[in-house]
Amino acid sequence: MTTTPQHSASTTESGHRYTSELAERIELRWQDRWESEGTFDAPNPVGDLAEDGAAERLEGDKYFIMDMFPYPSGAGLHVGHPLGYIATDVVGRYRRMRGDNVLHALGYDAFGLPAELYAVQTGRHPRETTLENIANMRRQLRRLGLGHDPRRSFATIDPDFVRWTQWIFLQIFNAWYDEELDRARPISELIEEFENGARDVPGGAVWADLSAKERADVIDGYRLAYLSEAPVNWAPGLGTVLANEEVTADGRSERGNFPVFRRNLKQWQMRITAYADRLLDDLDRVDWPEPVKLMQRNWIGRSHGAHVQFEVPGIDEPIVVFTTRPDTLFGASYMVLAPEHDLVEALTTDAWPEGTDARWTGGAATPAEAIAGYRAAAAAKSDVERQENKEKTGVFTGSFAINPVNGERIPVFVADYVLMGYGTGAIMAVPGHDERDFEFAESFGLPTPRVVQGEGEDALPFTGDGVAVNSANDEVSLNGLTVADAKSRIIAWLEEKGQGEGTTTYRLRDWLFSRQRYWGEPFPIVYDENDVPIALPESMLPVDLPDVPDYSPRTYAPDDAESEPEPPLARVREWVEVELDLGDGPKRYRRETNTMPNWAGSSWYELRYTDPHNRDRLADPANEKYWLGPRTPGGTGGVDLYVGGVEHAVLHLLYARFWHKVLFDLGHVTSEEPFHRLFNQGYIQAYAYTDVRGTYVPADEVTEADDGTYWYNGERVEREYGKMGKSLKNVVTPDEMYEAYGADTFRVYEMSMGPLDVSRPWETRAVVGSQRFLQRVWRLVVDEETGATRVTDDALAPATLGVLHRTIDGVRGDMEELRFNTAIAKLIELTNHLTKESVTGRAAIEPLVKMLAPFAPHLAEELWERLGHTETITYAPYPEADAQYLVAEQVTCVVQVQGKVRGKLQVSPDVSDDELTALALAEPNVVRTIDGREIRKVIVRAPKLVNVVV
RNA sequence: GCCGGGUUGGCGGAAUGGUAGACGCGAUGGUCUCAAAAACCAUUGUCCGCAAGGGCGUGCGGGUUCGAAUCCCGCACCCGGCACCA
Repeated sequence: MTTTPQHSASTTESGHRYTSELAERIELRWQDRWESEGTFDAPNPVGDLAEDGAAERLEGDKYFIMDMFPYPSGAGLHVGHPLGYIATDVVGRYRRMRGDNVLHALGYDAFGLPAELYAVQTGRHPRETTLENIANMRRQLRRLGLGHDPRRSFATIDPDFVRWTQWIFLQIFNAWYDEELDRARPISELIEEFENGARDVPGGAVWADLSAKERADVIDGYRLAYLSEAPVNWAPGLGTVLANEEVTADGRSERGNFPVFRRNLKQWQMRITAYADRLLDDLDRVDWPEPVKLMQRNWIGRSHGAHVQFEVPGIDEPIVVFTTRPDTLFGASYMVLAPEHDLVEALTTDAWPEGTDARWTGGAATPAEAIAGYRAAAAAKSDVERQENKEKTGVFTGSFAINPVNGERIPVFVADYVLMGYGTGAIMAVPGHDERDFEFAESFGLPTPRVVQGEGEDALPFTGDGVAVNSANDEVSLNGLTVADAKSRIIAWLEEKGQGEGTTTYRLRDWLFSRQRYWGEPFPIVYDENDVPIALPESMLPVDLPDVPDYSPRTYAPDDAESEPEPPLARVREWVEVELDLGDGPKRYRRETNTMPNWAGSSWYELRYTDPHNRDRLADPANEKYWLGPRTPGGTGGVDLYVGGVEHAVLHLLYARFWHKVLFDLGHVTSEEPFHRLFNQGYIQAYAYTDVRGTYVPADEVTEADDGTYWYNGERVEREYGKMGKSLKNVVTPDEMYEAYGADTFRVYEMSMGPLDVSRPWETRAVVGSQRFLQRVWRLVVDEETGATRVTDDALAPATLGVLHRTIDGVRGDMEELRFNTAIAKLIELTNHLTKESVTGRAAIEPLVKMLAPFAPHLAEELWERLGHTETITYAPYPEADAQYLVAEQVTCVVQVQGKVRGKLQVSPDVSDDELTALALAEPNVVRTIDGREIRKVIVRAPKLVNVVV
């Protein structure tokens, strides 16, 4: 296989052929013109982007399209990157022709670790290299002819953008979640409620009696952004904590492959868990792919169940467990606490009780020794290591708890199959009806009573549906009840006895929001002499990053788990130590030295597109409402179409929804969701080839032999399929495509390769098909010999009218559904028809050019101009199908015998059933196939089908 | 292990209960040309047949239906997410 682009041999031919050179001249000319005329500028209702005379455009429909904005990598683009950008551009151009006011722009997600690491290597400031990368990317993308409003582009590192990212952080910091009203409210209202006694101070204290520090601590416990000591991923070799997504499955850092340890460190968290229910429930109100909704639902992981208290004689505090199966409470035969659970120490007895099973002791002489050993071993393991070994291990604490429903004494264990981070970190074990508990019980010789009986089932553990058995005490009986009924019965009983209550827990955890990095947004936070975090006033925003001597955090030996992170900013003393007047005179403060994670900017950027230059607000309410506000009663509002890869299904999309909802609660936006419709594009993949040593060889120099083997330099190589990447030596760049074919051909090819949501392999040699198509369209309008326009005002033949209007009808449907591959196929068919019939009538050519415009906009503009138009085709009305031409004069009717096609008839579309039956039964081949057999039934679906059953 | 998506010519794909393979690549033959490239025309699922026509065919096995790539049941394989979540 050769993937070297074929250069069109045009220099030797007349200058009127649509070659790559001509395409380039056309494309550059129109790109300049679009820019100078502001063709894609979208008017705003108010502010600096409002326009005189735009009232009409603002009154009609609006359409806000967004791409998941790119990270400006230094490597440049390959042909896979623009796929989504081309698709959204096609949609935007189509909507403009439909009369919508279209907002489409592209910003840059420019903070992040790669730029910082590059800065560490080169010593150059990441801002410098990042801005260079953005400039290079802008150049590559401009050459694609994307219809973006350039005035609305920004980068998340722009001080003006950072300012609002920090402003939003302050909004979140200064807000708390009111569970009763089920929305966030300003923290000032909480303080007011404490002051006037409308709300009880936690712990029963009197507000007025508390010191300033104590009050701050109480308030901080409510904030939606708060500091807490939390277990985080600490990579000493990198010198930074990492987000979960930056840690590989085997517990190492994605970058650098350093070991990662779980450490308790004081970090910023966002109280996203307060929004768990709304984030979950509002998924039903947005138009997203079902798999993405499901991933978010699973991630949030809401489960209904109960908290149940188990008393332990001699211990003040009961063990509280969470269970989703309170109906199996009578079957609880032991308990398990996570190794990190607070009560473990209190539960650990001095000596093994009389007759303790040898398997329970871990071979230790006393419970204290066994527990200490077990906890130490658990602590030394990473989460991943813990999960690797699925064999159940654990040790007995020496204590027994009392099962509240039957008073039975059940042993309490510590085992690492119970996780501290979920539920209460303690469980009641029901081995009869839980596979994990069953395994543990088997290893430790514990009883496995049955309390649920399924129909026709007799093996334990049984986790299916059934009715409760052996589940009664003097006061309550579950026997005979279904699982669901038994749950509500026992919860009612527990609540009555004060032994537990129905509850809901979530898998979702609060969002770790700080990083020990240089290249991120600084927090607008300082600490006073009591270490109380204090928000900087809006007037002090943005807090700029100081220049630092070294962009790298302090790094350690990769396995030095006990080392402490030291962010680069902490080393800039003159920046950290600052004197400010925050209302009570100039005082010394200490700045927060962590920075925000890469997700911050992308959590609200949809808002900034609507009002990108606003100095006073993150977006004027009128602009936000116009572009994002709900258009139907009860709607969520949000971006009309958001296109991007499925890899952001959970994190980015969840974070952005969370911030948007906080801003909604606080009255800053009218939309409840950031993205109303989401579409996941597929990826362009590529083949890569390795030689016998496993080294990648240049893919474009590999040839395929007739027997399907692959060869490079006379050596056999193996083919693999996957990503395009420098190290895989299989990168094809847009620049190569512009050079060899032009941007329009590249765009058409990418859109015609297959459905947008499916990944597919890149094949350079197939691009020529799209070029041939555009050349045929070109020839319909332009005489290649003379360059003259060939279009006439000739009337169209009936057959052409039919093809044309059926094409318009079909293409419109495809455009609405984003089926660009089939839309292009229909345009090719129309073009082939017009070519074959030598049609030159304007009435056929102009609709074709218009329908082509979203895909090949430069070519369409050029042809449109040659057809005599002086205005851009961008706002020319999209063709409409005339119903009278949609019905063909003759249709093909298929005649089947026993469901197999045996003949075809040309009939009028309004043929009657009887007529059609008669025609079908007279068809010679049908007669021969029936061969005199008795006709039992004739199914007629006039005018398309007749099926004869014999 | 659980959840989700997928499997159609040599290749990318089309068809969502009614002509399987639209459109494109590649391949083969032809026109033009001194020749080649480009362009254009024709053929191209597979097997049998001179042809007319017929058999087989949408991962595998079953079912529903006059009729199934499409709906249902079971299985295999590939891709993605989650993974001791109580």
